[in-house]
Amino acid sequence: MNKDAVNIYDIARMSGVSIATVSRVMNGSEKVSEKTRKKVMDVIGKVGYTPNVFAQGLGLNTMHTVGILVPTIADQYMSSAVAYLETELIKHGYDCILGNSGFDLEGKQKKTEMLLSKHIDSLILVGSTYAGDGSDTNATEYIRAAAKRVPVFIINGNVNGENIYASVCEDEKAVYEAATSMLRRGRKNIVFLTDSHSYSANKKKNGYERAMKSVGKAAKEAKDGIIYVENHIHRVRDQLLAMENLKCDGIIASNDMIAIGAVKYALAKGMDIPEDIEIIGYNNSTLAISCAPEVTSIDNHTEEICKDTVDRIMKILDGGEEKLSHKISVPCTLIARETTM
Amino acid sequence: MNKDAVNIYDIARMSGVSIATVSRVMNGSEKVSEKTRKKVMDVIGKVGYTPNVFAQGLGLNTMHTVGILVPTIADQYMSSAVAYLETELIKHGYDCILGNSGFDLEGKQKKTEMLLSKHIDSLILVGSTYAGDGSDTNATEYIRAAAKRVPVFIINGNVNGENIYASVCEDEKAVYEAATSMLRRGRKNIVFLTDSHSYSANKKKNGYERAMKSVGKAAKEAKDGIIYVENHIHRVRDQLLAMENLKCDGIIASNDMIAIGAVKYALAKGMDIPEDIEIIGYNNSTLAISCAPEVTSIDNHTEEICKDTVDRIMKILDGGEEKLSHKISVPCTLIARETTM
DNA sequence: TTCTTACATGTAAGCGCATACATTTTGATT
DNA sequence: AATCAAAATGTATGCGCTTACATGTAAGAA
Repeated sequence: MNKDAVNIYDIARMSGVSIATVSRVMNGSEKVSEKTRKKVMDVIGKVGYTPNVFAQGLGLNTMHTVGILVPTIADQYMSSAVAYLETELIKHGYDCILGNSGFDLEGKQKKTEMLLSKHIDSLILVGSTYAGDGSDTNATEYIRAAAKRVPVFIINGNVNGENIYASVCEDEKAVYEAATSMLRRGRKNIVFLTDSHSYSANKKKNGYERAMKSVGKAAKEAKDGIIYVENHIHRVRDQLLAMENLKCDGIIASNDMIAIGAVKYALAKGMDIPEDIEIIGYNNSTLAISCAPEVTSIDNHTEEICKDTVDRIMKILDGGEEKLSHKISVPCTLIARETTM
Repeated sequence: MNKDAVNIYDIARMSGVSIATVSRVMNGSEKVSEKTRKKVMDVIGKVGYTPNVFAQGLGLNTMHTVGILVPTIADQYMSSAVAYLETELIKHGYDCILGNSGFDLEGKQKKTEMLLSKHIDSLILVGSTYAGDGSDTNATEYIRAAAKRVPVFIINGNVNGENIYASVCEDEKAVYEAATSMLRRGRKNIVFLTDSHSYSANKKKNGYERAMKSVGKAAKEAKDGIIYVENHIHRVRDQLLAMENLKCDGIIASNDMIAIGAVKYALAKGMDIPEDIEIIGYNNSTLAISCAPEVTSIDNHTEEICKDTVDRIMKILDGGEEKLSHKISVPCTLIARETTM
């Protein structure tokens, strides 16, 4: 099927040199006279030679490729993260190969294996679902196994281990502060909505609980303020509507989708936003401004985290034996809009 | 870096057979006795052998991989399409490698080259920006060049050529019908909002113009109803607000993002939706239901198109010499919500 | 001029696999 | 037991490239 017949031997013959020389000019080796380099480049320019990556890979065992694993690319947060990562990796001459793992462990393991089998130079896991609940269960064993082969980077996740590096958002703090500011504005009944038990979701929950306790709520009461929902606008709305004794004047959601479900709930209840109820989302995605009223949201600086992650990958891949810290934190920023006072 | 030292020779030695036999059991060849197959499989199970894809690829010149090119993965439509494609390709044993081309020609060419250099078995271009305006300009020359190497499939685009296959939505018809239904409901001034000159955008414009002409509007008047905007909620809103003599009671947008911009405009103007103004979006994405009021949108059956595309790819890749039609059309469906009566 | 060096280029080995072809084994048939 | 076809297995080659090492060459030193 593939007909790029022209190989290094063709170029060598056509330019009257050996394949070693061709290889040298292709790889920018400095041990080539300017004259022959030009000669070879001319031929290449004429016939359009591209090295066969398989052959290169076979020898070098690398393809200048990094694998990116996401639970699902059909998600605002994931797809924008992938876009940032890709942009950045390209700058450094690396291509990326994408894996959609789904949320179940088997899918994650399988896709990790798939990516590794492509001889990626590094693996990036996007999203905290890859970090389990932060404890070292066997649910993250496959990550540690992968790290035996290539450096593994986790965006907003936290898995300990040799050769594993994490970039995390300061979610706990962000939610704590968001909740605290609501409390300061006199809100009495704040609930926290989430669809997940992931590492990141847990941090957010902790932030919420800490804020609640800080104003004297009992531990149980704080915990009861956490409501688990599905990650779907209408189902969030319906679930809240179905809760007859739900009485709240403040909602913090673990993502914007859920926050919008909350907005729909408030609207259906005939409440005024933000007078009767304040709502804060998370991720500061396009969804947040697509809603009316536009949703106040916590920005977790995805672009910055992605750039930073790629920088760190390059530090390792470029052979730098310089020790990298295994975990860096990036603060979040609250973007105030119409759903808060 | 990569330490998967165990290769086919190791397995052969450990199981007391030749590498040819190991290769045969790996590839499920039937010319292996049950006894030796089991013997080899046992060893493999024990030491965990995975064939080196480079070596495989070098010989076979294929890696069971298809390339997917999108202008940007950070877009609802693109990312969901990629998700569908990936899911479907996996089922057939193909992995996918993603390229983010950006919207400029150079990026498209470069990324196409990158994907081809990875020895993909087929190339999928997602989105009509790859089809230019439908005319055969040199802006699509690189696609025809790629098609000389592998079969190229375009999702919602239209480029003619050997080895190029397209799946298109019936956008013209969908917009025509949407506009016509608005007209039937007595709307007098309908405008069409778009951010693009792509093949798909042009079809939509044509549908709009045809509908306008069908109720006696002059060609010029129909054309003047087309307003070019940026693909950004707030900028759409602001641009419309800035048009002092804009007087319309119906808006059709070429995607949901723009439609929501229109909603924001109407809201800012204090209009009642849908009484004073009807708005229809396109793609039926999550954005459409995240807005309040929820936006009526045209669903272009992305999932169906993607599945269908993969089916056709497989027909070709599985060596079927069966002739495929170079273009198939899929109808769209209007999903009525709160922005239409 | 002759020897030395540094630099430029060429030669050949191997990376791990699939597979055409060669060889051996099996088992059925006589 | 002898024969032969079919089935199972092995041998050896090539896929296109990088690179250590070998060889060649030109410039400078003696």
